[in-house]
Amino acid sequence: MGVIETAKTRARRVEKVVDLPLEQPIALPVGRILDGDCVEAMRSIPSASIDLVFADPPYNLQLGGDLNRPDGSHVDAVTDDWDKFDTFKAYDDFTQAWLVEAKRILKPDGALWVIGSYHNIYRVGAILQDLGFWILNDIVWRKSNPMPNFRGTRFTNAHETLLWCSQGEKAKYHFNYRAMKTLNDELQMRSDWVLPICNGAERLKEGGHKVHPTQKPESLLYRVLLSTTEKGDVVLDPFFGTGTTGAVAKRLGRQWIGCEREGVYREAALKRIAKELPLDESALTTMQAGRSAPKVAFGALVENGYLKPGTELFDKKRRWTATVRADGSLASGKQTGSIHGLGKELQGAPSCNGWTFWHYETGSEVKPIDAARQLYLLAVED
Amino acid sequence: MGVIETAKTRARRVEKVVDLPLEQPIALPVGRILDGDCVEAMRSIPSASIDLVFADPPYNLQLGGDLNRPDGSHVDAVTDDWDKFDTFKAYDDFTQAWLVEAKRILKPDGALWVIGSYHNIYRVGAILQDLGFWILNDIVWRKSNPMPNFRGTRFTNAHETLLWCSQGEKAKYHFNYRAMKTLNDELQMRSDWVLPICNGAERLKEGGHKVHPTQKPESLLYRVLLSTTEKGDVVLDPFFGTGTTGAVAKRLGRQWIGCEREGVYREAALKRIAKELPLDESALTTMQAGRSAPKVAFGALVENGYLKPGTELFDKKRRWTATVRADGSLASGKQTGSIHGLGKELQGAPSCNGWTFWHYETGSEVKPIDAARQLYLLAVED
DNA sequence: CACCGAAGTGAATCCTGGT
DNA sequence: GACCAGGATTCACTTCGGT
Repeated sequence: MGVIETAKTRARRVEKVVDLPLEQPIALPVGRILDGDCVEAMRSIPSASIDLVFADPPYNLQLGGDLNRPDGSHVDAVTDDWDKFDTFKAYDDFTQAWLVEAKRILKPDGALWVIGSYHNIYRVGAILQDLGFWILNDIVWRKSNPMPNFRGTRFTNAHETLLWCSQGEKAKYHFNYRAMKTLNDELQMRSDWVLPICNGAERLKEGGHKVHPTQKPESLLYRVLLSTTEKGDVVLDPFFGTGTTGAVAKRLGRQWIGCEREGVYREAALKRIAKELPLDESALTTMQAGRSAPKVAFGALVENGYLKPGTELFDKKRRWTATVRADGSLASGKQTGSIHGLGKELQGAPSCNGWTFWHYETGSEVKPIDAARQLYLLAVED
Repeated sequence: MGVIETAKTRARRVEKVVDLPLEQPIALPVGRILDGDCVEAMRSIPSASIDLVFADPPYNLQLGGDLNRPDGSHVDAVTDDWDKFDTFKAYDDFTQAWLVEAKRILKPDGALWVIGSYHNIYRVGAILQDLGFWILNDIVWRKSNPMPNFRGTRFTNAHETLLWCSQGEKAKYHFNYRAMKTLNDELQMRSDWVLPICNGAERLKEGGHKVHPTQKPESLLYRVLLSTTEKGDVVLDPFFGTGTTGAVAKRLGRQWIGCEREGVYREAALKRIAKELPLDESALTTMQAGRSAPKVAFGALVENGYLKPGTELFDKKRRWTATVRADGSLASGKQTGSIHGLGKELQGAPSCNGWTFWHYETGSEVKPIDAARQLYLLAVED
């Protein structure tokens, strides 16, 4: 799983596609945002060179007139030209074009993620099946705080759909089952993910206005990348926008490539990603299959940024310390485990409540990690 | 577009249907299960005669399920080239065939529901859009007790998807907004429904084995029928199975028609539905009356003494005042208008809900005039 | 600084009937 | 079909200003 391709082997394969001198390996434009149309941009990428494509294409919302809230205020809708298509046929052609390129550049064991709403996801899903992609799961992002239906005419549109696909029915793919289970309170991660929409400090703004109308939450990308890529993998996002994929990829030690036509988005993305710090080695190590694992939804705190991977935890008297890892497990020297299990091990105690045992520093204060859980529960509890 | 909810429009719609038999008798096979292929069966149904189609089509093609092409020829996994293209092609043809008939038999303001999983729902969704159906919502049935993924190779497949569609972009449709809001603890019903799968006493069994492999829970149909049909409406289910649609329809005072080719299922369904008792008139009426708020003219409150002509109204911050006039209009200085219109004018807002904007004093309390409407509604219902 | 209330906002296919 | 007027409609969260 997750074998990283060497530049040498990549070059050998690429050479047949792109007519280049034998000795000159093609360098993937890793850590760069390619300008222009994503189909054109992807054509410059060698075949079978990408581990994961994550795509957030235009949804083709087909909105009508203005919409006001009951209090009379105006809803700031997606009116950008990039979301306008004349017909379903036009949208289908566009979709097929980028999916064909995505399929070509993916490694045989690579995977595709696409996110969409009911406006477009059925068309995308049918087309990618036609192209031979094999749907592994459809994932529902259940928004904890969606916009209501102001006119009372339909059900609140409270979710979006993600499709996770392999290259074909028999194709291999990567799935970090253990990390997902750890992240989900020792229960199998389900196909419905409850996550808040992107707002607050995470939302990129310029002069008080959102830079991109549809910025995705980092927690969503966090789960996507953690579940289906390995450290060092190359992730390409054909609709990079303000670079959520790049930011989370960098944080998680994945390599990234973006495609984006709009200069404003490109600039915002580069600035954003530059600020991002990769997690260190120990934080990135996730639970491997078969090991003991946390028994609580501590992972949700990590995923949602309440406690960052790499954070140092310690008991009240600072006799022991441990590091938070990306999947919500803890590491202390060579010992690893859940917040409860590791606390128990270190103390040689029959049991340990990790929530009250482990502390962290926030500002000048020292708090039990239970404080972070309380914050999280306040925000997410439904 | 077009949500229809008032008793007035409802009556008008029924009138037209009731008129039909006078000129051109139609005998809808209400309360019956039509034998044979559903496309053939639907051909016997008059055009524009059905209020709702609920469909739970098969999607087990790749597991060897049998299927006939629209022309009647049998798709054989052995003799046909059973590659993916053929599989999808055959399924698409089948899907298109039944959707075409469903569209024909639906009234102009009728609606379609389809349920499926990621194996088939993307194909179904794209095809129904191509046929002109307009997706109003996609609904996620989030299973509270799904089957785990035993091999740990993917996310637990914990949901199914329903599509709710009108006849077209401009078509009218029915949505019992109030009923759904009431059902959801006075919050808008969302597009994700958490419901348990069908098991226990509800699950039909014969000799210890389940009669149908994919029997849907009655709670699911309950919500579908309550949200998008009215009492007396005709609901057709082309893949009737063991008759969950019929059972719930009968209970809710809706008429039903089924199509089912398997004799075993037909028998089980008839037996099941026979046992079902319709809710009595008062239970049904009470349920609807409490949940669908009839439109109240502000004038009716004045007329009935709930607000006397001459009463001073004002907004919450008392920036504006207005006087109630005998005909239910308001006057503020030289400006006059309806409760909504005057509120809108004074604020210079694009719209205004007069019911919550205007307040009045009663005793020592200040209340929105909506409070008076509620009192009026309580009195009128009894 | 804490607390409280008001204001703002998010991928939204968001009204109906009569002239 | 365009236009107009009457009428009905919101949830969870963040930020900001006042006390």
